[in-house]
Amino acid sequence: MYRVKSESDCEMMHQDQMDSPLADDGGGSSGGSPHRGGGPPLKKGPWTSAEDAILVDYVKKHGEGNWNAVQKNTGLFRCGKSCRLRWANHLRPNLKKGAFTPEEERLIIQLHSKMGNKWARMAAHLPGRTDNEIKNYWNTRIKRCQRAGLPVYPASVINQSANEDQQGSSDFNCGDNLSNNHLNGNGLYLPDFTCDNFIANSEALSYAPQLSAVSISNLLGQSFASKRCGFMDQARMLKQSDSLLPGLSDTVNGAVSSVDQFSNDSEKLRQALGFDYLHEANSSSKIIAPFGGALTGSHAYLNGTFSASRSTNGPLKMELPSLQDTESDPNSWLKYTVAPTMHPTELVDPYLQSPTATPSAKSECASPRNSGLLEELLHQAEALRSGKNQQPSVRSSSSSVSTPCDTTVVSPDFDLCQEYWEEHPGAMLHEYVPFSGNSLTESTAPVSAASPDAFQLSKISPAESNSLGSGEQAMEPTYEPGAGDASPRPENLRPDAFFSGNTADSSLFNNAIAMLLGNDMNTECKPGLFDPSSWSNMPHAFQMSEEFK
DNA sequence: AAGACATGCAACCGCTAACGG
DNA sequence: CCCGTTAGCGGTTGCATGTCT
Repeated sequence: MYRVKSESDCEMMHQDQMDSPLADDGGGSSGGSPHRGGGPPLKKGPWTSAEDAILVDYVKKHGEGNWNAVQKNTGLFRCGKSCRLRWANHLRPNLKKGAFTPEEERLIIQLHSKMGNKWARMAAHLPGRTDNEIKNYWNTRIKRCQRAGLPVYPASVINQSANEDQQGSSDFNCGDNLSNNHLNGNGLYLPDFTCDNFIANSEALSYAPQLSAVSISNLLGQSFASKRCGFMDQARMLKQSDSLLPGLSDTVNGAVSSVDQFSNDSEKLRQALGFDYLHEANSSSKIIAPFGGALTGSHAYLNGTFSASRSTNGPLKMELPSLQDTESDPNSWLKYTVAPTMHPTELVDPYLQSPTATPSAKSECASPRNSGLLEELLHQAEALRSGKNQQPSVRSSSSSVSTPCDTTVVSPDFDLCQEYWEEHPGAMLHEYVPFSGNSLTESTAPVSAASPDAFQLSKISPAESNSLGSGEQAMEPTYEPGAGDASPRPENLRPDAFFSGNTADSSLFNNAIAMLLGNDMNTECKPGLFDPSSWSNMPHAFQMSEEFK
């Protein structure tokens, strides 16, 4: 680190600075490639007290701004960018130093639940704190939560957010920017469900668990979920491409036609899955997400700030997806994927805050130690570890009943997944993690849609659907499944739904998809969301679907 | 005590919006 | 409208330090 690069951002140094003793002091490396234009390289690395003094003195005299002038007017061999950062993060007055107070921590958590990774905006709410501090804090928190197997958002924050949002129904309006931010910033991939095809979505999605929990959606779904890249459109395209790739269209045809069966077949799915939580006594209030959670270790990746460049134990190319695309409408997805009693924030990530309760979770809820502050994470983790073995697994806890406390932190999903993890230590993380990928950042709305959260949604009766708030009702889908069109609205179908059972030759299909869609999606959709190479590296996408049969 | 490993933090990097000529 | 500059933001990196074995 602290390498010297050409530093295109920084201006060239003036010749009269060449002899400055500041140019080469301190611990940071200053040698290396010559700076653009032949001048001496600007210094990088840690600031020295001498440099700090110069910068402080300059700002006192000239005020903030015009940072490039700092270098020109002082002997400082730092680019303006570096000066600004140093001033903002360390030298400016009224900066708070030291650890965050519990109050600050709570505020950060709360702000992040609303803003996502908008560090600067969050910093504006924390006087004396810098965006960098907050960012580092959050990253640390993510890591700790990951290690501890705890959600990033404590129940208290979730509940508070829920209360706030209930008061402000505008958060649920389609196209609401705040809500976009809210979720996008979390790295949540929010599929592009439109308001008018909710029922179609739910019908289609209700089959999702039957399919690979990760499967194709991890690879394609991000793109397919987009309005601009409706999967069915792609499928049609594939069908039309028969001349190009004989055999492929058969696969697609079979897959597409199979979708039509989905709307009549949820019971079969339920039986196949062995999850009977769908028809719990008070199903409207119970969302159990046996696969909606994440595995141990996956969570950190779900929270938006993990490096996308670092390997995440899998071939998936992690990119910031369309979640930052304001054209996508997470709110509509939110609204219709949320069970009536759920708050959208609870869906940010079933692992972040599972709506599902477990005995331990309930006790956790009642515990004073549920603030989610960093110092408490260790305690929670310990509690979780110690209590894990006593908890009924999700497989046997399908009758768990949701309570107000169920906006809890500990999800049975975790247990289930962890059990699986322990049983299949060699399994690739992203293969079985619905919310795999950088969470939400990189991830997988379609996968989330595949989760029984969405599944559950499909089981919401009309009456239950009507129980949605008036704001939601205003967004009542106009699409009527019974109006002669039993097929789910094509553009919202999960791609893996099509491929679950008709992909005997996955390699052919992989290649075809990559060939046919890669370019197209690169041009029409967000670039980088689809990595054909990932596809071919994901044989388990097909294998998993077999497991659910 | 020493090496390995994990963690936190400061700084850098790339990108982009805003602005002015 | 285009282009260059500047400021700012969010993501990433790697050193310094702490902890573990």
